[in-house]
Amino acid sequence: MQVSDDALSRHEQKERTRQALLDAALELTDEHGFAGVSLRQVARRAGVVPTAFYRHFASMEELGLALVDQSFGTLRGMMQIARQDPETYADVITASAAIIVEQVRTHRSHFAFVARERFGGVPAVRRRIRDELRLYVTELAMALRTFPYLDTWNREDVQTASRLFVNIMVSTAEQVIESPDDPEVLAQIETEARRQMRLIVLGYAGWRSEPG
Amino acid sequence: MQVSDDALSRHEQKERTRQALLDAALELTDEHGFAGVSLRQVARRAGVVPTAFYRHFASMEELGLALVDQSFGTLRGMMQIARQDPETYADVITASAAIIVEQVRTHRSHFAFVARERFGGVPAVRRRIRDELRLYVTELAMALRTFPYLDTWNREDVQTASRLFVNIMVSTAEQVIESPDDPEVLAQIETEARRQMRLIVLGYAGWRSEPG
DNA sequence: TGTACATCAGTGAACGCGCGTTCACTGATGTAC
DNA sequence: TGTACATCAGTGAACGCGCGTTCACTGATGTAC
Repeated sequence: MQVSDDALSRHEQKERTRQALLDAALELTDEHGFAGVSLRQVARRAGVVPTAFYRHFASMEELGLALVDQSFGTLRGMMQIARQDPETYADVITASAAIIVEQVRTHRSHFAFVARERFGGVPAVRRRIRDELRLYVTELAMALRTFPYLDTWNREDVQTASRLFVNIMVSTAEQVIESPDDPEVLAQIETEARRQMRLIVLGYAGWRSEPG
Repeated sequence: MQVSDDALSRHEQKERTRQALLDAALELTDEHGFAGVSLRQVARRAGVVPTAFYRHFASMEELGLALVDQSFGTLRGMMQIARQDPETYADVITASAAIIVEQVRTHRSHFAFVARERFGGVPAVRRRIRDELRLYVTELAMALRTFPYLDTWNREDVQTASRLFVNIMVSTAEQVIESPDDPEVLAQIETEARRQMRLIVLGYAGWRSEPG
């Protein structure tokens, strides 16, 4: 450690470097995919010598798993925001679509990381993402069951609906990630997301009125 | 060239080696992601010296684009099979779900390549896949418009439906790819795909009966 | 508060390795006569 | 059909480079007294 701006404790400074490594890896993953990022590249961008990396992670794989955890923190934050927004209970579709597009826009790198590395080249990272996504679907299903209309559905139907919503969420995220940060394009993606969700809700209405 | 089993022309032998390189790259991509595969690994698995690679492709990127083209050949083959199967016109959902699961099972590596590299680390490959997928959605939309009931819908609605079907196709493919080749698991994935498609069709029915 | 020692985040040199790419080559296949 | 030459798919040595990992180190921060 050569410089400390102020009175940062050793612990604080270490945490700061750790986060710099994570941020550097996230940026580089955006450019080359996680499998294409080297330990030395990460260290270089974080402004640290390669060997310093080992003070924080045993390997790039371990850093990758930490990135998965951070990313799902953001995804859970999104669900939290939706649950706390009164709009959600008034018009769940419109509110959800807006929140998804806005959250993906502001946390683009985390969503991009999950979307990409879900099928990426590092097996351990891929596996962790799949496990977390499965958990996320179940958490969303539990949240959906608290809604006035949905609480009458059986467990399996809510789980299927939840899976479809997460699919739409992922594919919406993918579209936002691919697109330029242009209000008009984002508005169009949001409209499409609303359209898809409305279709599913209407589909369920039909499903429930006809047996099976 | 040191050995030729029989009377293969120089041209035939060259084509054979080219295909061996493509097959080797496809296998290795399954293991490490395309960005994580080296030219030397591909040559080694194809049973050829690294420098021979350049007789067939200028770079790994060029080979990657060739793999995209081969994979979309398989995807178009699937659409062709669906259109020629009378079952499709009797019960489009059941037939489609069965064809998708069967095709993904038998051409797993091509579907896996598209699913993975759609967000992979090689920009040129990623871009080509996205362009091809967009084209594929439009081709499917045109096919859908030939169906008795769907031919009354407007262009935009058919395009949205097509996008949703391709989403289901991709996510079904992803599930098959992730799963062991077990009849029971495949049957369950097929059921889920049918369920999702039925939901969309029912959703559209509701959509059309209510205005907007 | 001041001193003496322990801790430990970050350094820098060194290593062996697989990489992409170059180059001159070999020898079987193809072609012209 | 037979011969002489051209083509060109595949070879093998060599290169410089960035990689992950090891090791002994430095010197600021933290702690015990």
